[in-house]
Amino acid sequence: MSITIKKIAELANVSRGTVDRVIHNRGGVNEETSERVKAIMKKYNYKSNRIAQALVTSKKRYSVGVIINSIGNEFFDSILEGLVYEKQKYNNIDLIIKELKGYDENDQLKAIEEIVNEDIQALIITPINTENIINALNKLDIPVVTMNNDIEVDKLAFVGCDYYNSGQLSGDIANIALPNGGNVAIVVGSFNLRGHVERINGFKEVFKAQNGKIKTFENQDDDNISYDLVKEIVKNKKIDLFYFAAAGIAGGLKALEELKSNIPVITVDETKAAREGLLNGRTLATITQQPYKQGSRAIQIIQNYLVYNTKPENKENITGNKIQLRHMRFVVDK
Amino acid sequence: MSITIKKIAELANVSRGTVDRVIHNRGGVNEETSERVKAIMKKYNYKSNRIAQALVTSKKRYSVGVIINSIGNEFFDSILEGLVYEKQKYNNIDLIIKELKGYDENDQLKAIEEIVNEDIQALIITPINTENIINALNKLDIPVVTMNNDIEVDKLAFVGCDYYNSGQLSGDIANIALPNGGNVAIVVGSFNLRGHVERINGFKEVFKAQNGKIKTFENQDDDNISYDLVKEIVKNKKIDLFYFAAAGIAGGLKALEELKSNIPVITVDETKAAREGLLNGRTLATITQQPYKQGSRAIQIIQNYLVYNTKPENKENITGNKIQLRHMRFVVDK
DNA sequence: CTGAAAGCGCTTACAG
DNA sequence: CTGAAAGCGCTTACAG
Repeated sequence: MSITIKKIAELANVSRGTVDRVIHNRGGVNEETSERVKAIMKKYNYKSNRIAQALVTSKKRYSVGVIINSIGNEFFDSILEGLVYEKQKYNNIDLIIKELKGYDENDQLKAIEEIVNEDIQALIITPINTENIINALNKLDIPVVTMNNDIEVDKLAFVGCDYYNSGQLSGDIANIALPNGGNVAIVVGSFNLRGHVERINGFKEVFKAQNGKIKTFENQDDDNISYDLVKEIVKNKKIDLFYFAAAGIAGGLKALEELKSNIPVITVDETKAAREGLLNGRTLATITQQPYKQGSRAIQIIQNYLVYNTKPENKENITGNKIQLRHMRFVVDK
Repeated sequence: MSITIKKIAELANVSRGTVDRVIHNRGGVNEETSERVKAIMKKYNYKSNRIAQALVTSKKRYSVGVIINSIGNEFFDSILEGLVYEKQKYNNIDLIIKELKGYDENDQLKAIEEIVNEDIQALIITPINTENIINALNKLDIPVVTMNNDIEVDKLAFVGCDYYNSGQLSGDIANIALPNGGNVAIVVGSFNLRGHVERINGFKEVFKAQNGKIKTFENQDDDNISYDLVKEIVKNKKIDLFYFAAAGIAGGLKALEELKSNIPVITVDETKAAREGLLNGRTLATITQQPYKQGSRAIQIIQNYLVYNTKPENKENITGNKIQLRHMRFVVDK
């Protein structure tokens, strides 16, 4: 039970309104008065009562913009679910969601411009890492949360996974499957995407290939390319394990299926293709990043900021990597 | 925004006090009046405002008893942490904790008797599965939450893990490590403990031994017995993998260490021994059950019941099994 | 069996 | 720059 505003007001010989003004830096308070109030708050270690605060502020409404590159990318479904579920818990947040397809800089710039005109009080975005995007975001005067992908920008917080560790964990699984080493083919979307490269590096740090080799390939996150690529690889090289470290898993698995290959596979995330691979026994494990939690955490952070004016403890909010095996119950981590 | 008590009172032509009496079945309300109020509540789908409720009730204090067989069993540390952390979040709950050593029925009966005299409003217990305990618990007139171990008793809820699934997941790992099958030794504490047997059964369902065999042993959850047992097993049998499905992991690993054996191991939980095994590379994986969450969830359930008179959605509250690998960041799931 | 009033700890206009 | 009052949606005595 911390001291209350009422008590502080008495001690400082001012009204509760004035204390409130000081606490929230609403301005228009005489410097001396302000100092006096602050001193008392400090002395008695004032902590606002969130419940009382919530009771009166819960009728305020906030608009939060969301820009997310989710069209045609099943992975983002869970993130969106997390966003929507969490916002309805507070019932004072309206979401204005702009879904984009692919990673076109101009599309995203346009989306930012448009969404800002909708009178939003905060922005959640899966940003593309370019100068123009960084500049556009830095110009905003509302809090920004980067989600799933981080860039160097002024922000309230980042919510996403540790890609390097995801790669390490795949390396652990590979070590279990191939205790004597072997040849591994890693397939990612693009060597230009930070997350993809980090997964490769994490894997390489951990997996002991011994006399084998680790080879890396790009499939542009595209199932058709992935399909052709895998057929090509299997035809030309002796591969002991595939690590699909990004999208295009359905295509890759289909190729192996058709080749009647029994090369084991490690995948990422929990898309339909990744689940099927696990359940039919071809995939050893899939490393997931709790996307639902990324969405819900982003909303939490913004809610805390808008309603209680509180920043998250850490700017970096990392969702844990989780190993899914064949008999894992698929339960969403809320 | 649901209808408020004030509004209901107006519509029913009664005072807010009377509405409150009806809502909480406090009694002393004329039958007709009560029906009238209930009808209106139903018609307008009244949902109490938790925030307002919390503001006024947050000064009430509750005592919650905890009986837990934690002495000398490191596994329970996390459960206790979860209990303590969660209760301090609400700051209206006092915990009265009785820690016991081992699974002696009379000790637990005595603890129940004693703790009830402390004027507690709810009880959390890791119960032993005997008739006398069941009777003693059924006689209580306060809500009971069984934690970590479930028994057939009147209760508000059970919080714990799915042991069978834990065994299945170990089977998945074993299948990755031994794709051609092999001989597996499973060591548990006792064939009389439900959880231990379920883990064995889950493993057996999933692991394809092929020409190998699965053999099971008891170590009484004791490190010394475990140590001798493992030495004995390795001396007499060709074993391709050990699955330590309960306590006594430190003893078992020490034996393998001394034998300079390189037989791989799967363990359970996140004790010091389990972590060390993972980090030094002998253990392939340890299957954990989120004990911290078991503790915190138990408190949540009781808090919701005592403060808001709300029962949990499900009586069975299962914490997910989680695979920890060598490079897993050890992060507590709160 | 029932009502009127006070209060939980805040914030929000309004008035000066 | 500051204060007095009302109100958020509940619960809690108290009085009858």
